[in-house]
Amino acid sequence: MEKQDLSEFRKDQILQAATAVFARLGFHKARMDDIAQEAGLSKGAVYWYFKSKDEIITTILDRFMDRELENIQRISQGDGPIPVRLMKMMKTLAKEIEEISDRMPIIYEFYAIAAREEAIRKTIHRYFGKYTTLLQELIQTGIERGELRDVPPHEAALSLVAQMEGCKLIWILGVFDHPEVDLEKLFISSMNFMLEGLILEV
Amino acid sequence: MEKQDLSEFRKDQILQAATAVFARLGFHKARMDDIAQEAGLSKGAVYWYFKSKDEIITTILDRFMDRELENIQRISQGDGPIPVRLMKMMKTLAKEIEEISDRMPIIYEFYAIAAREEAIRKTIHRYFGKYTTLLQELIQTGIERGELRDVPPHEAALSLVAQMEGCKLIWILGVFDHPEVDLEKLFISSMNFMLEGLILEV
Amino acid sequence: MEKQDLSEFRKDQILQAATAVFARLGFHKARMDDIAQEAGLSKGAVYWYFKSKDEIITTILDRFMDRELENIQRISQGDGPIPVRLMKMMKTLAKEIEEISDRMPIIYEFYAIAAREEAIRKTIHRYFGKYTTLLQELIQTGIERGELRDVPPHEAALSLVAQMEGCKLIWILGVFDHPEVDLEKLFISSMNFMLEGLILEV
Amino acid sequence: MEKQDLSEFRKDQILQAATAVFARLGFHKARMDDIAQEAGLSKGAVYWYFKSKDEIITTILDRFMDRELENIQRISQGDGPIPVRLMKMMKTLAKEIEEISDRMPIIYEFYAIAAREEAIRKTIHRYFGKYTTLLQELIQTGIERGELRDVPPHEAALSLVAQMEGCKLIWILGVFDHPEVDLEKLFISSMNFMLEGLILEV
DNA sequence: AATGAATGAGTGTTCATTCAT
DNA sequence: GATGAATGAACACTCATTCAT
Repeated sequence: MEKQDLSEFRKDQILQAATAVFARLGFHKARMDDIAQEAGLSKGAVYWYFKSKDEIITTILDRFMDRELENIQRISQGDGPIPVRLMKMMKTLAKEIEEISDRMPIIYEFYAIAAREEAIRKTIHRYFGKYTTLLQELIQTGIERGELRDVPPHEAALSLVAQMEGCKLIWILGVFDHPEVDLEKLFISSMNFMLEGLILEV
Repeated sequence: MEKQDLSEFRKDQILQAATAVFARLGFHKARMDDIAQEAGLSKGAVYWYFKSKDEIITTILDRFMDRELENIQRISQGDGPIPVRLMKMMKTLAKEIEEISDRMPIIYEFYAIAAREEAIRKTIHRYFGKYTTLLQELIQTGIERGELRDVPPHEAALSLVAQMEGCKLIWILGVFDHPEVDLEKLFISSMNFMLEGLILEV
Repeated sequence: MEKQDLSEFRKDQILQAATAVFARLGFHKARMDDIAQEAGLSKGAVYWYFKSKDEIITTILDRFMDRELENIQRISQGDGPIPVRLMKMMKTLAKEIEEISDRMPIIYEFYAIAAREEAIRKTIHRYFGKYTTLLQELIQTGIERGELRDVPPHEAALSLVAQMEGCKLIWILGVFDHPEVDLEKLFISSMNFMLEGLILEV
Repeated sequence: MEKQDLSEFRKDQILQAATAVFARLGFHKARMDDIAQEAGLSKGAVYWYFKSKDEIITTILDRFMDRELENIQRISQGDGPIPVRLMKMMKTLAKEIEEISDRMPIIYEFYAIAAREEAIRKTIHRYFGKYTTLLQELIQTGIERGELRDVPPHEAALSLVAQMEGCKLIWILGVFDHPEVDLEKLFISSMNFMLEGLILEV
C-alpha cells in the first residue's frame, strides 16, 4: 500500500473504532485506550494520526455531515413531480439512517457540544444551511411548476428540516412504544401531513 | 424558615445554580466546585443535599420535564376550534421556551445520555409519551368535531411532536441565519404547513 | 441525674459506641457520624463531650488499659503457691478476654499507631510496665518461697508477658484451626510449658 | 533491561518505597503521592504497576510473609539436637528481625486490618499455619529422639509461636526500658524458660 | 510507524470539625 | 446541652498527552 493510502486507511480505522466506542460510552467516558483497543492499535498509534481526542471528535462530525449531505444531494436528484420526489427522499433517507442507527446517538453529543464549541457549531450550521438550501430549491421548483402552493420557500424548507430532525430525534430516543412504527413510516406520514395538511378542505 | 422549607429552598438553589453552570460548561466540564460557587455554598453543602453529581443531573431532568408537561397541559386547555387552539399553543410555548433559552442546550446532553442511562431514558420516554397522548386527544377531538381531516390521530400526534422538537432543535442550534426568524415564527409557520399542507389543492 | 453524672454517663455512652464502631470498621473507616448514630446522639453531642476523634481513641485506650491492669491486679491477689496462682490467673484472664473478644481487634490498631503517636505509646508502655512489674513481684516471691527456680525475675516476667500477649494475638487472629483450642487452653498449656519446661529432665 | 525485568524492578521499587512510607506514616496517612515520590516516580507510574493502594498493601503483606516463611524454613534446617536448634533459630531470627526493625510496625497494621479483610486474614493464617506446622514437626522429632518431654506437639508449637510473636510485639513496642535487653536476649531467655521451665525440680 | 511506559493536572467525593440556632 | 447544616481540606484515582525507544 502507498504511504498516503496507509495513512488514510489507518485514519478510517481509528475513526470507525472511535465512532463505535463513542456510541457505546459517550465522548467523555470513552478513553483513548478504548479507541486504540477497538482499532486494534496502540495508543501511540492513535496519536500518530490524530493530534487529540478533540480532533477525532471533530473529524468524525465533519465526515458524518459530509456523508449526510452527499446522501441528501444524491437522493434529491430526479425528475418526477416535487411531492413525489420528496416522498421518495423520505423513504431512501429512512433506510440509510436505519442502517447506521447504532451510531446515531452520538449526533446529540455533537448538538450538546455545539453550544460551547465554535468549530462544532460551524460544521453543524454548514450542514443545516446546505440542507435547507437544497430543500428550498426543491420547493421553489415545485412552486414554479405549479406542484406546490405559493408558500415562502425558505420557511417551508426550514419546516421540512425541522420535521425530519424531529422525526430522527424521537425515533432514536425510541420514544414511541408502537413497534410497528419505524422511521420510514414516521417520515412518510410526517411528509404526508406536511404536504396535504391536517385541516379539512372546505 | 422551617426545616423542610429550608431543605427545599437549598435544593432549588443548588439545582438552579447547577443548571446555569451545566448550560455554560456542559455536564462534564462543570465541576462540583463551580456549582457550589454559583449557588453561593460550599461543596460540602451541595453534597449535603445531593448524593452525587449524577443525582443533580437526574433531578434537573425530572423537574424540567415536569415543568414542561405542566406547561403543555395548561396551554392545551381552552375551547376554541382545535386548529386555533393548536396555533395558540405554538405561540405560548414559543414564548415560554424563549424565556429559558439559555438553559435549553442542556436538553441535548440529556438526549445524548439517554442512549446509555436507563433512568434518563425512562424520564424522557414518560415526557414524550404524555406529550403525544395529549396532542392525540386534541386531534381526535378535532376530527370528531369535523375541524380536522380524518387522519390517524396517533400518527398525527407523533408528527406534531416531531415537528415541534425539530423546531426547537434548529432554533437552539441557531441554525438559520435569518435573524428575523424567531422561534415563534418557526413554530407558527410549521404548524401552518402541517395544518394546510404544501400541496396545491386541485 | 446530677450534672456531673450525666456528663460521665454520656461519655461512657459515646466511648462504648465508639469502641463497637471501631471494632467493626477500624479507626479510619469509622466516621464520627457512625459513632454518633451508634450512641443514639447527634454528631454535635459527641463533640460536646470529646474534642476530637483522636481524643475518643486515646480515651478508649486509657480506659481499656486501666481496666486490664485492674483485672490483673485483682486476679493476681491470693495466697496459694505462686505456680498455682499463675495458673489461676490464666484461667480468669482467659474468661475475661473472651467476654470482650469482639472489641479486642482494636488493640492492634493501638499497637500500630503506637509507633507514631507518643501519647498512645506512653499509655501502652505504662500498661506493659505495670504488668511486668506485677508478674516480676510474683516471680520474686515464688523464688523466695522456693516455689520457683532461681531465675532472673525481670526476664521471666517479660517472657510471661510476651507469652500472654502472643497467645492473645494468635487467638484473636483466629490463627489455629483446631476449634477445640480456646483461649483458656492456649493460656493454660502455654503457662504449663513455661512452668515445667519442654526439655526432658535427666 | 527486558520488559519483564523492568516491570519486576519497578514493582519492587514501588513496594520498597511504599513499605518505607507506610512504616513512617501508617497505611492511612501515607498518600499515593508520598509513595510515588519516595519511589522517585510519578503517581501515574505507581498506578501503572498497581491497581490501587490496597493492592500495594496486600502485595507487601504477601511478599513479607513469603520472606518470613523462607527465613524460618531455612534456619530451621540443621542436624543438632532439637533444643539446640531451637536456640539457634532464635538467635538467627532475632538478627534478621532487628535488621528490618524499621519496617516491622506495619505488621500490626496488617493484624488490625485482618479482622475486617478476608484477603489479609487468609494470608496471615497461611503464614501462622505453616509456621506452626514447622515447629510442630521439630518438636515431634525432638520427642521421638528423646530430647523433649512427651508433650502434645501441636500445643507446644502454638505456644512457641505465641511466645515468639509476643516477644516481637513487646520488643517492637519498645516496651522494656532496660536498654541492655535486645530482641536476641528476649528470644533466648524466653526459649530457655520454655525449654527448662520455671518450676523448681523436686 | 508504532509501542507502551511515564507524567501530572484534574476532580468527584469524603469526613473531621465548626457553629448558628 | 444538643442539633444538624455548613465548611473545606484532603485524597485516591483517572486519563489525555508525551516521549524514549
